This record gives sequence, structure tokens and C-alpha cells, in this order.
Amino acid sequence: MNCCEKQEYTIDNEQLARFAKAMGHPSRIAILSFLANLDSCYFGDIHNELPIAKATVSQHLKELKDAGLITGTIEAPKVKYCIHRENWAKAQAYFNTFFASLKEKDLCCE
Amino acid sequence: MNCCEKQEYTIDNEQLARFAKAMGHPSRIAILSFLANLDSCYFGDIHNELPIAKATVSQHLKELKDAGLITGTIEAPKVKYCIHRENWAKAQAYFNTFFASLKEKDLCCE
DNA sequence: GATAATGTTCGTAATTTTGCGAACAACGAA
DNA sequence: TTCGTTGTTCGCAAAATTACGAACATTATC
Repeated sequence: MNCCEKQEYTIDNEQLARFAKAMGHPSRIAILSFLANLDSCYFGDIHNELPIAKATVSQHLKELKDAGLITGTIEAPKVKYCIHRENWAKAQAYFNTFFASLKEKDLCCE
Repeated sequence: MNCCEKQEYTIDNEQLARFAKAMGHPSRIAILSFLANLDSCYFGDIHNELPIAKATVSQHLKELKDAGLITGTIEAPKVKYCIHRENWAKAQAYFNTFFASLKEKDLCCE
């Protein structure tokens, strides 16, 4: 399904808000961009990309993982983070459906 | 421009995070949905739709306004809120571009 | 086994967010 | 003018977020 096909999604407002909240911080957007562009997927490289302490990076990664947008696996002694593709697609569809729901004709405003 | 055309947007991570943050709360998603579906655009009706105090609703509306997703105008004695269509489209494009940036081939993960 | 490298967790502090009731401001109507 | 309606702002409290360094755990390597 590409982004122009009709979507049957019934948006779960709670879920959409959870995705949005996870994306609501510049560092986390940067992390997601980094992973989406496949520059690397190891903690160390993510950390190097950001001007914040590793404890903080770890915390942001945890939040993204809790929101379901990424996965984390141990590849000793490193930790590999990846975009959670299934949920990524779900988030994409949710946002897309949400924004597309805006009606053209506006009887109230304007 | 529909959602399938190539987009030349250079995403501003800060701006995207700001949009996401504003959307990162169920009540604010509900407000945006309400306005997008043109059910009404007056404060009172928005308030009736939500199980929270009017002071809190007013606060959420302020945040959405600060993020640029809605506008607020006084129509005494009521206040009318509307989707800020220009910024709405901008946010839509930002999210769309962001999610679409995920590479298909993944050399690192999976 | 000792050491180095890699991340997570803990404890703490500062700030922000969320939410409420009460007080207040602005305006239309009686 | 007075009153009722409509929302905003204020003051406060509780909770969550953000960030850091230090301590800790794990594993690879010497």
C-alpha cells in the first residue's frame, strides 16, 4: 500500500499521540533519522552523532523503543538499534490518515 | 502537491519535533481531530467534547496555537479556533518526508 | 584472571508538563 | 448599569521530562 491508496485505518488517538510524543524531541528525531538513513545502527555511533551524554542517549533510545519505533538487540559488546519497520509503517499511516482527514470545505472557519 | 509527488522539503528537525510535541497528547489530538472534521470551532464545543477543565483546554489550545497548528480569533463573546491550513500542510509534508526517508535495503539491521 | 570497551542503570537536580479551581476580563443582553 | 456568558490567566500542586556523572554489568581480548 502506498501513501495514496485509501486507508481503512481507524486511528487510535492514544497510539497516535504516543508516536507523536516519542518524536517530540529534536534528539529523538535525530536518532530516528540516523537509523532510517542506515548510517549505522550501533549505540556508539548514535552517541557520537549527538552532543549529549551517553546516559541521556540511552534514555532517549529507551523511549523510542517503548513507543515501538525502534528495536534494540545486544551484539556483544555492542548494542544494535534498528527502525521497527512494522510500527514505522503503522505510524506513517496514522499520521497520514490524520492529516488527510482535514476537510476541504470549511463552513465554520474562514 | 499531493502526498505522492516528490518533495523537495529539507526537513527542519527542530520544527518537526515541535509539531510532534504539540501532537504528543491525546487531548490535543482530539482537539485537532475535532477541528479538522469541522464539527465546530468554538471553545465551548471543544470543551464539551473533552473530559477536562476549561482551564486545561485553554492551555492545550494555547500550545497548539504556539506550535502553529491552529489559529484563534475572538468573535465576542466566543473564541473561534481553526486549523492553520498552511502550517497543517507543512506539518503533513514534514511527517511524510520524514517517514518516507526510511531506506528499503538495510545493510545494518536484519 | 586482569583489563579495556561498550552501554545501562542509579541517584540527583532542574525544568517542563499537566491539571485544577478561583479570580479575572470582555462583551452582549436585559 | 447590572447581569450572565464565554474564555483566559493566575497560583498552586503533582507528575513527568531532560540531563548528567558515577557506578555497574557484560563481554572481548590480552
